[in-house]
Parts: sequence; C-alpha cells; structure tokens
Amino acid sequence: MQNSEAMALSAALLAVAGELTQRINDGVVARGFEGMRPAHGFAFARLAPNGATVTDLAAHLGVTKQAASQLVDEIVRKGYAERRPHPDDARARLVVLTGRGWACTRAAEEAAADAVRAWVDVLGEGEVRAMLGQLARIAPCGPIRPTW
Amino acid sequence: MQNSEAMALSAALLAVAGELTQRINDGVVARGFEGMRPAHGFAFARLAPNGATVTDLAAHLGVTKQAASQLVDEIVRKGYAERRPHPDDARARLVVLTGRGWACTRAAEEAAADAVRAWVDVLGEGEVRAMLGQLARIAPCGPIRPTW
DNA sequence: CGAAATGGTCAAGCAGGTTGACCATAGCTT
DNA sequence: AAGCTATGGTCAACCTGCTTGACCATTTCG
Repeated sequence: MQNSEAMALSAALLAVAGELTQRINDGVVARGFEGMRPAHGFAFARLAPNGATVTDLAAHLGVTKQAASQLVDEIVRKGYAERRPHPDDARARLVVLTGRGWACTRAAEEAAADAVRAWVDVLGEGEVRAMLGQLARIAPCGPIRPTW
Repeated sequence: MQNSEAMALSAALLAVAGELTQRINDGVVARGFEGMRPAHGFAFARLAPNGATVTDLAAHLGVTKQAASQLVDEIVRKGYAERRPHPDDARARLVVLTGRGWACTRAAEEAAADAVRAWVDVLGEGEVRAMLGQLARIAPCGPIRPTW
C-alpha cells in the first residue's frame, strides 16, 4: 500500500472522527445540556459504569490528575456528577454521575446514533457494521487521547 | 441499529483516530522534526499543493485568522515555511513550504504508512482498502476540525 | 512502627486560542 | 476618477485548559 493511500486513509479517518465529535457535541448541547465540551463526554464514558476516582479518570483521559480534578470540579458544579467518599479507601473519592449526568449520557448516545444513521443512509447497514468490526479489532486499549 | 452499537462504533472510531494522530506525530518527531504538533500537520496538508494564504488556512483549520497567523509565525520561525508576496493581490501573502517543510510532509506520510501497515497486519490489505473506500464516502467536505 | 507510595488538592505559570482594534489594498458603485 | 465597502493581515489584551511544583492525608509494606 502506497504512502499516498495511507495518507488519504488517515485524512479521511481524521475528518470523519472530527465531524463525529462535532455532531455528538452539537447533539448533546441541542438536547439542553449547555456548556458541555467533547472532553466531558470522554469523562462520562469512564464514569458511567460504576464511577471512578480522579486518578483513574486522569489516566483514561491522558492528562494530569490536577487537570482531571478541575474537570470534575466543573461537572460537579454543573450538576452532572458528585464526589462521594470511596468505600474502600479513605484517601480516595469516588466520582459518580447524577441523574442529570445519566440523562446527558443518554443524550450523547442518541446524538451518536443520529450521526451513525447518516452513515447507514450512505453505506448501508451491512457496511457500517463491518466498519465497526474492523475498527474494534484495531482500536487501542490504552487511554483515549484526544491530543491533537 | 441500536444506540449502544452507535456508541461502540463512535468510541472505536475516536480511539483509532486518536491513536493514529499520536503515531503520526511521534513518527514525525522521531524522524528529526522536533517541536511539531498535530495541528502543524493539518496546516501542512493545506499548504502542500501550492501554498495558501493565512485566511485560507484559518478556514481549513476552523480557527480565527489570528490563530492561523500565529501558527504560521511558528512554522516560519522553525524553517518549515516562508511568507512570499502574493502574485495577484498586494494585500495577501502566500505561505509556502520550504524544502524542510516538504521533508517533514514526507516524514508524516511515512509515519502514516507505518501506522496503516499495522492495521494491514491485523485486518489484511483488502479490508483496510475497503475501509478507505467507506470512509471516503462519509468524510465531510468542510474544514478539518480537530476541535475536541 | 516508620518509611515510602498513593489519592487528592492548592497555587502559579504557560500555551494556544479568542475577541477587538487597526492599517493597507481590492473591488464595486456612482 | 472618487469614495465607500469588503477583504487580507497584524498587533494587543484577555481567557481557558492544562502543566509543573508543593503539599497534606491515608494506605501499604519492610
């Protein structure tokens, strides 16, 4: 495979990823969750199952724990999450989503589904599902790094 | 297609895009082009063919022209580009890549090819090429927005 | 028990972006 | 040709998100 093809693939992938991010965020905001940024969505993805500590979150986002702590301050102040004492470790604090945080997460899922539906209209459901399979096999396990 | 599938697809796509960005940038730096950030790569992609004005670049990157001008200052200072008078418009200045700028662009292509090769090892060339075709059909035409 | 490691926060600084103001040149309308 | 408006570009001030560095509380291990 030629360098130019690799570059074309990279450009297309990054363009699609950028637009997807934009669409999800726009969709979330349009559903009434103002002041949300894409980084919040990545945080929610980590918090959603069972909550997480600030340090966990920092590792997941690929930033310092101070930055993660600031981000938690923000989503707590806006009512999307709260800090609870950690059941097993008196040093740590477990950050969990509030009801509003869950609602926002569902809004993000809906927005993502809308964006994907647009792809299904162009490619058909089979190809989109195939793409999911392919991407899942090459997706890294490490931290989600929105670093660009 | 369910919301959860759409979310999984989105997460995989963003994870792959994030890692690709990281790998390309690391590869560029490893090839001797220090101090480069992913945003520079997006700028080079626009400058490469025939140069561009600061305003063009700003539209392409989705930032203000002041921000684009600062970025041009930086790549000029580092020797990757230069500002030349615009042939048709005395107000405008055409930003073009220098030899070093072209070398950096080629390094980025090589790094991208390395990253794609890793995918070919997992998926096979056919599926990677199929992915290119699919992505090309859903890629937006608007500005590349690394906004997240 | 005491030393080192870990979870978390506070404070200061930096980097990259934004808004606002401004100048020079183009282009259009008379 | 004259004048108004639009466009390309830069300078300056500010804002936001993240980093580094210092520090305290608690846990873990020798």
